[in-house]
Amino acid sequence: MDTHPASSADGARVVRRAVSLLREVSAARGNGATLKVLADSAGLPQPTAHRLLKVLQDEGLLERDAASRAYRLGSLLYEFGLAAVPRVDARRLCAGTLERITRAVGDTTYLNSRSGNDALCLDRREGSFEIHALPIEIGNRRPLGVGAGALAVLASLPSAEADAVIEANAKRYRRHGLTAERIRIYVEAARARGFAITSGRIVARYRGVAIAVGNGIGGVPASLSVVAVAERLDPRRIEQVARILIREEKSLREMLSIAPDSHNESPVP
Amino acid sequence: MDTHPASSADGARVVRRAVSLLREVSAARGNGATLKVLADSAGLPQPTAHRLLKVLQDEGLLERDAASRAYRLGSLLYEFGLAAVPRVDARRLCAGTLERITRAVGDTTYLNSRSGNDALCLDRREGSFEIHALPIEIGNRRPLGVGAGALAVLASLPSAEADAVIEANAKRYRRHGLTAERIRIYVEAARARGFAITSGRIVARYRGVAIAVGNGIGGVPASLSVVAVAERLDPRRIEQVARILIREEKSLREMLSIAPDSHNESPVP
DNA sequence: CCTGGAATTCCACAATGTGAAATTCAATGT
DNA sequence: ACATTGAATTTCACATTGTGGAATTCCAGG
Repeated sequence: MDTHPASSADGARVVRRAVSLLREVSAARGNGATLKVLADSAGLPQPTAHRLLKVLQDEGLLERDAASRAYRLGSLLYEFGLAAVPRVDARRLCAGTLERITRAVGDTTYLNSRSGNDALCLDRREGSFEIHALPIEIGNRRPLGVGAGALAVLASLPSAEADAVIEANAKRYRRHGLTAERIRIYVEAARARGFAITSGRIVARYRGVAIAVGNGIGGVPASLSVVAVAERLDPRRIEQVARILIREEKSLREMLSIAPDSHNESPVP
Repeated sequence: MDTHPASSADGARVVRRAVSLLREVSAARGNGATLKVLADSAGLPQPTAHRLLKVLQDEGLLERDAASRAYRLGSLLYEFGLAAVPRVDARRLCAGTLERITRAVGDTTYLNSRSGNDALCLDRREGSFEIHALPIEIGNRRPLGVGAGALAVLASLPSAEADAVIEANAKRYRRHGLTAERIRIYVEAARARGFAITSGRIVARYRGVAIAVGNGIGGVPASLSVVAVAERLDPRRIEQVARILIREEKSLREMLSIAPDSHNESPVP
């Protein structure tokens, strides 16, 4: 009946489903995600999810906590990650920038990038001030738009694309007490302001300031952000932090436009 | 016909196949592997492999070099890798050891671990002497037994298990100009000697010395190895290097037995 | 222009994966 | 101790999904 299934949907449903489970597991914070949660966040019937998760576990892509029954990413994925050196290494390119921002503001700093409809935490520097209950770990994902860093990335996308992302993430926003509508408003605000801030209601008690990186790092949209307990980020301080971010983003952007991609094979004899 | 195919082979063939393709891609050196190669090293008919690879690429687990048509690990795997922090981080635990060995010998040093039937290069320190045509990169895999580091790991396994691995890898050894029989001899030699050395014929021009780490790191068999151009490793020098490795392995082993696993969640309020 | 090896597409067929329903298990409240 | 509830797991009859041999296209080298 419906002629247009989706995109290149040839013989591969299971694989797609399996990968989407991996994504869900990877999106789960802290101690992993339970079958139930994974099943319906991936939109799969429970038994199906169960079967697939079992295989993934058996293959080493996932591990399972004996006590909580929760799934987490497995060691094989870690190993693949070692081998999958990105053509342009955002982490390394931004290391200095992150360092400098952290020293300047004293709070925790993040490097985020876009991955599909998610924002991904690529790197982080802990500020001296931070209460050590850091909300976001390296490798964590959340829907684009949720949190300052993720919001800056979303706002940096071309309108049409941003809309598509928001559309696709609509359901997921609920879980964070948000709606697509609200996100659209935030995006507008961030665009108008030139940088993104969060109310401190998304991740309770915390507030963030973030700026998008030029037009991305190696073509991938990205952002730099600073997060602190809400009290530490009153309007005055937000301005200060924003100024620092703007400055650092500018010099990073210049650096990126000069830096040749981080070739591994240098043609030098 | 045969009633029970293999192990827990419930509804999952495709996923298993897909994963084994990922493994093959990850095993491929340098600039990736071509469809043909992947298809038959994974034991799949070409069209099937093609179809699966296409999906994996589409999902971001693989990338494809436009020119050479070769597949390589994709950015999503890198991202998963960031999130998949291992419960006990061998790389970090051995950083000091590796550093010290490299300073002491001046040649390139490797940390290897077992991953299934493969040896995996977990980390590496470049020695001052090294001609910069390093054969093995972080994340690379080769069959257990091929190369000094991989041989030490293999030799450290219980006999029965080592035999099983050798058996399973038999076909793959061919590609390195080796045979299961020869590997068995090497393993015996390594066990007798207490450390592993390679003839310099496996990776031409290079020779290696390696020692297994106690009974592994966090339960995973591992080894420390030193690789240099063959001329630099005459018998006398091999002895010197071995002595250093033995010493460092011992202190590493002691350190590991004290060090609590790197818990992330401390139960402190 | 041909030729051989690789990549890609086709498509008839059935094995593989599916998911509703039933069952077991574990935690929690009474 | 005994229900009660919600999650995890197993089962199984069914058809959708994935299969792979064969045919086709695409290139690179001669």
